[in-house]
Amino acid sequence: MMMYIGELARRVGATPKAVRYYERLGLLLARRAPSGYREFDERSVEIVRMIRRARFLGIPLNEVREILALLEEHSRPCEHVRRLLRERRAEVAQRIADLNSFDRFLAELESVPAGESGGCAILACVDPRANGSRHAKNRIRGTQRRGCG
Amino acid sequence: MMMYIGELARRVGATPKAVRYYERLGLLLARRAPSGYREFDERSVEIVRMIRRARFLGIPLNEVREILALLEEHSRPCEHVRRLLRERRAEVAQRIADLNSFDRFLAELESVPAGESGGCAILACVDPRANGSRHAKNRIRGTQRRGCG
DNA sequence: CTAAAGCCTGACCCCGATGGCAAAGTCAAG
DNA sequence: CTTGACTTTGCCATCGGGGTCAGGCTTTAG
Repeated sequence: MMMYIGELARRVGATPKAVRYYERLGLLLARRAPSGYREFDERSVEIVRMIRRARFLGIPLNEVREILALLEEHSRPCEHVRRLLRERRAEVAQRIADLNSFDRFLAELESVPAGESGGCAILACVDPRANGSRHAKNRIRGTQRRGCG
Repeated sequence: MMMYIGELARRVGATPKAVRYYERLGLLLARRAPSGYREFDERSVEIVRMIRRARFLGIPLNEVREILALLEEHSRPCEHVRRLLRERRAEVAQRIADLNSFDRFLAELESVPAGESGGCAILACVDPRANGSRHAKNRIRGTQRRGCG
């Protein structure tokens, strides 16, 4: 029934460090054994599993916290999650468009014939005053390291 | 012709601090006026503009540096650059494919009907360990959210 | 000349979501 | 008891800067 942090982490596919991080952010509560070890039950497993699922979908932890708060109120967070998913899809679509734009830019550079005199003909073309320097700031949060399929 | 850091930053839509950061990372060289002020020319503008474009698209600065380093070499970079560009394009294409796949995944989740009892039916459908965690590790760069396919 | 604005270096803290490492305490098995 | 695996806390690092401060220098406009 009770388990320590290592087993919890193993069961949900996380690391003990991540679990401690979730606890520190207040997403999770852990009792303590007399030794000081954190003790978790099945409910903790479910919570952390849900955190991982949300994270897998790209939902940041502060939004996960909102979802968990809704759960605590016995409300059903589905509509909330659904809205988050819609927003996420819009971001993904925007990002795809941006990448296509960048790909066209790279393709143009590729089609530049090699120069013969000193210097690089491609470099000379890196100027296009076209677009590109509008910064969309931090709107897009995609993957960070682990690609998923 | 020559400009100080503020004008450069303004022209490319960056901040002086970011430009100093690029210089510190070796992406950019700046001459110094007798006063100590950094002096930039049109080529610097082009370089920083390209950095911003790449950053906007989620390419990390150390990879931008690889590209720029080759561009800066006046030796005979064209073939090198061309190969690098092909690799970039392949990665961009892969990233686009990943995002499209992720988008389809999100679309499927959107069609999940709302559950009635406690919990979220949508999140219940997600298994982060199923196919997502085969770690592509360093492949995906870009923004901070985690995408999946 | 003065004042404002811009620039210099360097430093420190902040964000997300961990990873890595270290010293020290605990648990379970042989 | 010993060993080794596990856990604790805590600090430093990542990436791409943003924000702010300090103290001092330069440039430019009035």
